[in-house]
Amino acid sequence: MDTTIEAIRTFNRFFTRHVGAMNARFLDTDANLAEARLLFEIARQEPVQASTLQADLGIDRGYLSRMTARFEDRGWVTRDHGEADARTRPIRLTEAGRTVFGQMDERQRSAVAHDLGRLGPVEQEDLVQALTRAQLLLDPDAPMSFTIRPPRVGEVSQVAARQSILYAESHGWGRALETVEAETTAAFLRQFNPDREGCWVADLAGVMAGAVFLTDEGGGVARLRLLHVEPFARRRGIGDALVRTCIDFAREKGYDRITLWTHTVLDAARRIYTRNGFECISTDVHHEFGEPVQGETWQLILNS
Amino acid sequence: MDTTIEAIRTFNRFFTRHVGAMNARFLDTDANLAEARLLFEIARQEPVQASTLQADLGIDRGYLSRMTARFEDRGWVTRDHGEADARTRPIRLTEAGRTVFGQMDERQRSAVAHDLGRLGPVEQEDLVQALTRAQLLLDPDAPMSFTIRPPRVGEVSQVAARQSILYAESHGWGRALETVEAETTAAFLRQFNPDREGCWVADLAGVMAGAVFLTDEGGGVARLRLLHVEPFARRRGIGDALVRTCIDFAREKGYDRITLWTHTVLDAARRIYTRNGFECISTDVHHEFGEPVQGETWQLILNS
DNA sequence: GCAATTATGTTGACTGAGTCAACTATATAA
DNA sequence: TTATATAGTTGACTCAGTCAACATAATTGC
Repeated sequence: MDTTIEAIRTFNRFFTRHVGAMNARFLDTDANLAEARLLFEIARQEPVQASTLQADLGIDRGYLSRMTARFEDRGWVTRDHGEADARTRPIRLTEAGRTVFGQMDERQRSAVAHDLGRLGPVEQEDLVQALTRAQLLLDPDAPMSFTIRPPRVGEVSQVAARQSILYAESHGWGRALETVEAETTAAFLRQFNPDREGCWVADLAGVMAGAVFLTDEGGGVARLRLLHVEPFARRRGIGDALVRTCIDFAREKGYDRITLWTHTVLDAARRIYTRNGFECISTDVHHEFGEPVQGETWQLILNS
Repeated sequence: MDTTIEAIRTFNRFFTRHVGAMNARFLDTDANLAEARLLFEIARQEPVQASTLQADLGIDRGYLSRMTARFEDRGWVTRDHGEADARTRPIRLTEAGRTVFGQMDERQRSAVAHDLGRLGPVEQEDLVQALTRAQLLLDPDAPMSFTIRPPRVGEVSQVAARQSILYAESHGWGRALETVEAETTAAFLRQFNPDREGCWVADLAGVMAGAVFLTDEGGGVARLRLLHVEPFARRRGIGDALVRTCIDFAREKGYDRITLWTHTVLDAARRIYTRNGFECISTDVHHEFGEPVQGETWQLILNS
């Protein structure tokens, strides 16, 4: 805990300086930081009223009013009077304002690009991943949308790694589970039949937020395996989307049914299966992972 | 590239607000943000001269002088006169200053702790990983030290994932390499003999910065495998430290020699092997990864 | 060895960022 | 219809932060 706090404080200090240096580079005499942020926010939300900006940027009402007035003087924005509510003064960019914003935006982009120039492609990707994950962890409700896509190179093994970590923590399964995960994903990679099988990754703003595998068990049976959703991506319907992708694929390929095996303790997963039409057909006890654990077999009949 | 820049700008905006909110929470009437940062920096570096602080914090000389004078008035610091250089005025904390700093530090810690409270253990760990990686990527010379340790749960598979990504990018080896990596690590986990084999991870401020495996080939021969160093951790001697760990282990266990197989294109790795006494004893061409690649077998005789 | 230059820190004078409270005007609730 | 809340504006103020001039000490070049 202490080292965790220390690491975060170190980063906070570092990043404060880093952002400060970058801002100094892109700002010029046209506008200061507060004005740049304001102009950016107006451009993003226009038409927008002052109270919204005030809340979003966390600045004083009076200060905001004056800045906006200054923008109006410079011919960057207009303030008319609200129709529904005559107290409000919806702010809009003028053409001149749009131009100024465009220039600022471009300078800021190139300041960031300059920073990135030093990094190779993998490192750039790593950086985006790291920052996006951090943001999702710090602000779970960040408005980011996800897509379902095939795995990129390395992501199948990453699933093994992440599942091991997540379940080692929550349920105390250690090396034994890690070994099984590694073998399962390795076998999938080796034996993968693209016509009948699939792996799908939920991509949340570029980072792997969850994944699922569907393998061919023969006899018209598909098996859904290794479903997981990252903690930082919960409550976004990613589990459901992954399971639905499997079901659609299995249906399209003409499977008769999908089976899956899960642990009884994994409540969230079980709810997803129930929501998507699966039914628990048997329970059994495994001893692979040290302590005995109760497992369940579920299935979904695909009467297409 | 464009989405990369956009992702980073989004994070910058987010984090600026986040830090702002947190600072507002821990600051009180005793001191403002600049003063808190200054006091922190003095506490960290004392005795320290003004010019150092000025460079580190990036603030104006005059402003700094005045703040320091204010600190002296409040009895937080003393300024004597430098011995070697009489122009300088080394700044030191007084007991009172140390107390004030301690309180501020504690409030800041608890502000961070409050933020972390929402997160589970895995998420906290993920957050530290993400932030530390980001920092290392943005500031490759960040003064952080590494240690060599056994892998944590999930890290063996993570090695497979990272190697696949790194080499897919740099040398165009895709799924084929990924499959081999996954199988190799899975087999290691299954057959691991702790008395004769090992996996070591380089831990740079808590994140995996590289790894290496040593397996028993029988007949007094150990094989060094899967050496890699993360791009964000280069130029810190991590590769050498990992290889040396292998050699020490092999020597201790009474192996006669260590062999390894590597690609001819992997220059950095080859230099590490050379530096640590390995010699290339044969070359051969493999066809596993699509295009033919030239490989080399190296060995180190352990005459203990 | 001395003048010119450079570095460290202080001080005066100033700007403008940001705050606070009072105020107008409109909308909503009782 | 009156009381209360909300949107935005304005006056008055503070103090964070900047800039240039200055005193003093060290370093460099001849």
